[in-house]
Amino acid sequence: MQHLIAHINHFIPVSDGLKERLQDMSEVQVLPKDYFLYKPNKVWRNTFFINKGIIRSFHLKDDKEITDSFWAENEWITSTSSFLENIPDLFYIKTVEQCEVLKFSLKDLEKCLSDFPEMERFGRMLVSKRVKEQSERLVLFRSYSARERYQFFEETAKNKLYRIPLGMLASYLGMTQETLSRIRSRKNNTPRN
Amino acid sequence: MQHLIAHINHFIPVSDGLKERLQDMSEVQVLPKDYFLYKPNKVWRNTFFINKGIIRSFHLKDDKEITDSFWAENEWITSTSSFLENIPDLFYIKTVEQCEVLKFSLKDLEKCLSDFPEMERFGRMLVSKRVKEQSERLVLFRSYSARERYQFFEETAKNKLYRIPLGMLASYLGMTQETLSRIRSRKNNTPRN
DNA sequence: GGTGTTTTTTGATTTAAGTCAATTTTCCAA
DNA sequence: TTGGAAAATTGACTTAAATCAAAAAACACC
Repeated sequence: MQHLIAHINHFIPVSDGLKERLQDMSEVQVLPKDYFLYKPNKVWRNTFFINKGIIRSFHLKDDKEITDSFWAENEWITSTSSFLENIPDLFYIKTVEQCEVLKFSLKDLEKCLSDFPEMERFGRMLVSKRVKEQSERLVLFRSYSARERYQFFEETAKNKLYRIPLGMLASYLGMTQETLSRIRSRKNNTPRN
Repeated sequence: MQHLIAHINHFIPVSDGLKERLQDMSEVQVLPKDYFLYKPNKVWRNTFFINKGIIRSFHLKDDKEITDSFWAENEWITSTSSFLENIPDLFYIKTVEQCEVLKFSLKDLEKCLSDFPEMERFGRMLVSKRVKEQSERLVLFRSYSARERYQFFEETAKNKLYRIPLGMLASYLGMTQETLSRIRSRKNNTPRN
């Protein structure tokens, strides 16, 4: 719980009343490895804060799973589009390892938003953070090589780097797992400089 | 003006009061070709609705302009991140051709949001639309070829297709202009099927 | 603790797209 | 209307990353 408070506090001040409400609203759950939190075209009823573990979302292309994002400790799983519009999404959300999460029902969360207007601000900031990450990622894919994309991930997601199976990371970075493997063991790298 | 009303009406019902307010708030401007609406690190004071013309945003990489997005008739220029967070952005916004726009100051717009709460909903829907487009684009870059990306643009942005100089479109689609040129004149295409 | 399965690594080859360079076409402005 | 610059096309060549295939390593579970 203190993780969540610290997380929100990073964006907005958290009053005691809000703290209490968050406590009342949330439910701690332990999820096994490879557990689905969401499947396509379902109504999105809950949202999660991760205390421990890694979770990813992915979509299918030619029957292969293409990872869209990863979340780890102290991150909030926002289903961007359905959060904003309440339209079902097309992807899956699944645990990568065993996880401990805080579960919130969207219904409770909405009530919380109206009772504690400062939370509106928090919500907007979360979405905004996500939009920024997406733009960044878009630039990365348009103008950078496979190696550069990996290096960016290496620098910005140290906590996830070695906990994610190769294939999942490769699809997230937009390359095959063979390429990612070679990048890691710099074999195909004319040593620079 | 009726274009704007129709546009908003597509998302939420527009009352007469709101209609009037939008009229009062906005200012029609004609902008010449190659006119800057925004430069990096400025404070974003205005936002625009396009009556006529095409506008694009871009960033620089190795001194080359990489297009991030295009907007045309009946589209609203949302600076996603600074709209949400009021932090300066890193890109440029510039007209591609001569344009006629409706200009709104953010200050007025905010006041409008508080006087007409239904506009909040409209704002969220705009952001949400943008988030969706971005995710779509991200999938496109990760899992599709240059030709497929072009074809997607061809299908979804007919109104822009032949009004945008080759180089700008190429950078938007994440390829060189030579490649785009070859795709258009299917020279390198082993005719399929 | 071995045995089978999944994941990762490595190698050889192909291919899509980039680069560099030369024309050709288009667009203006004098 | 014409000459000069910018934009687009085309060609030859290179390269990054994909594909296909096999071997090695890591992991899971009787």
